[in-house]
Amino acid sequence: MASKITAPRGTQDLIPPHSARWQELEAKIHALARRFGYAEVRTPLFEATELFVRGVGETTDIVEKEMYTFTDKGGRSMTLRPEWTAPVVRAALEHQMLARGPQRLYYVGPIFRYERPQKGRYRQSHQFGVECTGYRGAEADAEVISLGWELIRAYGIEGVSLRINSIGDASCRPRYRQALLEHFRPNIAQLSEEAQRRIERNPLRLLDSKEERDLRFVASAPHFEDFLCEECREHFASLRANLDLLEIPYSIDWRIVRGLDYYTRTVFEVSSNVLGAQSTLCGGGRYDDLIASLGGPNMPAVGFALGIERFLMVVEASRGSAAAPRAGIQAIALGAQARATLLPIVGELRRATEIPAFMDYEERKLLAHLKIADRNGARFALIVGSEELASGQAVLRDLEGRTDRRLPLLSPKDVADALVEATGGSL
RNA sequence: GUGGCUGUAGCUCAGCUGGUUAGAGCGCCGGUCUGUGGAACCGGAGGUCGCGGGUUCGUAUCCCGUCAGCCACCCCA
Repeated sequence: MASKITAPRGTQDLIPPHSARWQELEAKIHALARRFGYAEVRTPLFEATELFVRGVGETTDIVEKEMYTFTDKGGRSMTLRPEWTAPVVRAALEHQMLARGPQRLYYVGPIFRYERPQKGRYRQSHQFGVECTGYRGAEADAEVISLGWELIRAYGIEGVSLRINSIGDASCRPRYRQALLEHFRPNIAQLSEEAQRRIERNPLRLLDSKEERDLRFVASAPHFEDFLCEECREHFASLRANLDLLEIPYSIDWRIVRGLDYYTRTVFEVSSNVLGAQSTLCGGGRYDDLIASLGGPNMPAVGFALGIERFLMVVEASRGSAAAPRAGIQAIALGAQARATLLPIVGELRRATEIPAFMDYEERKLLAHLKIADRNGARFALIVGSEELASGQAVLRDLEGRTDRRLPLLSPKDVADALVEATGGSL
C-alpha cells in the first residue's frame, strides 16, 4: 500500500464491474423519464445554506445535524446538496420555468448527509427523483408513483411494497396535531425519552416510533383519516382511484409521516424486505406550499426520490449475480509482425461495431493469450501467428462453441467486414 | 451523536491461554507448453499483522487510545 489515504467515511468508489450496473440503471432511468415526458435538470453540487433551511425545514434532522456546510472565501455559507427538491424548485423559479405551465422534471445525482454510515446509508449517496409541478389533482400523484413503480417493475424486483397516506394540509393538520397531543400527553411519563422529546416539536413523528413502550399508545392513537378536511379526504380518495386505474398495488399506512417539513396531503414510501433497517427504497409525496415558501407562485407539486445504492442492492439480492454473457473479440498476435497485422484490423473493428475489441500487446504464448481472452469475457478470438501470416489465413475461434474457422487476411477493412459477417454482426 | 462486533497478503480467512525466520486457499506472474482457453503439477512475487502508545526479557496475540469497516439506534434515499 503506497498510500494510507482512503475514501472519506461513508463514501465509496464505484469500480468495475459495479460501475457497469450503474450505467445500465442510469440508461434505464433516462429512457423511462423520457417515456413519461420528464426532462432532466442538473443543479450545482452546493447551494446557499439558506435554501435548505427554508426549503427542508429548520427543525428537520437534515438541517439540524446532517448538512455539509462550509464558508466560502467570500464569507458565504454554502451547503453540499442534502436533497434535490429545494434546488430543483430554486432552479425552476430562477429560470421562470413555472410561468410556462406545468413542468415535469427529473434528476439523477449525488446528495450529501453527515450521518453515521450503516447498511443502505452513506454520507454521499445518489438519488433519482422527479418533480411534477402545476397539478393540484391526484392524477399527478398517481403519475409520479407509477413512474417509480415502472422502474421497479422493469427490473422484476420482488419483495417491495407501496404504502400511501395523507397527512392533510394547513387547514386540517393542526386539528389532528391537537388530537395527538391530547392522546399522548396524559401518558407522557410512560413514553420513551425520544417520544417525549418529539411530542411538542412534531407529534406526528411519534407515530413511526419503534420503541416497544410507545407502541401501545401509538396503536390506540387517533387516525388522521378521521381529521382530514373535505378537500384532503377527496384528494386521497382520488389518489386511490387513480392507482386502481393504473393497477398499482398499494396499502394504506396511516403511520407514514416523512421527515421533511414540506409535505402536504399525499405521502408514500416503497420499501423492500432485503435492505435491513434502512428499508425505504423510494419516498415522496405532495408539497403544495413549498414553491410559495421559496418565493415562487402559489403552485402545487408532487415528487419522489429513489436511492440508487439501495435500488441496486435490492436488484442484486433478487437476481443474484448471473454470469455476464460473452461479448467481443480478442485479437491474439504471436510475434511483432502479427501485431502489426492485427492492429489496424482491431482499429477497423472498433469502427464497424459497438462490441468490444480486446488486444494484449505482450509477447506471450498462445495459451496465455487465450487465458486473457477468457478473463475479458470475449466471445471470439482472432489468432494470427507465423503460420497464419505464411498462409494468409487467420484463425477465428469461437470461444463458446470451441470451433475454428479460417478467414483470409486481406486489407484490415475486408477482414473486419468478414468478421462482422462471420459472427452475424453480434460477435 | 450513542451502542455492539470486526481490522493479519489483491480477496476470503487461520494463527489456542504472549515464545525462534507470520500461514493456507483463491487470484496474480513464470515454467511444464511457439500453436488452441476455463484444468493439472511445479516454482515465484506479494505483509510496517489498521495506526499510536503501554505492559513485558519478548506481543499479530494482553491493556489504553485513535482511525476505519460492518450492524443497530436516531433519521432517511
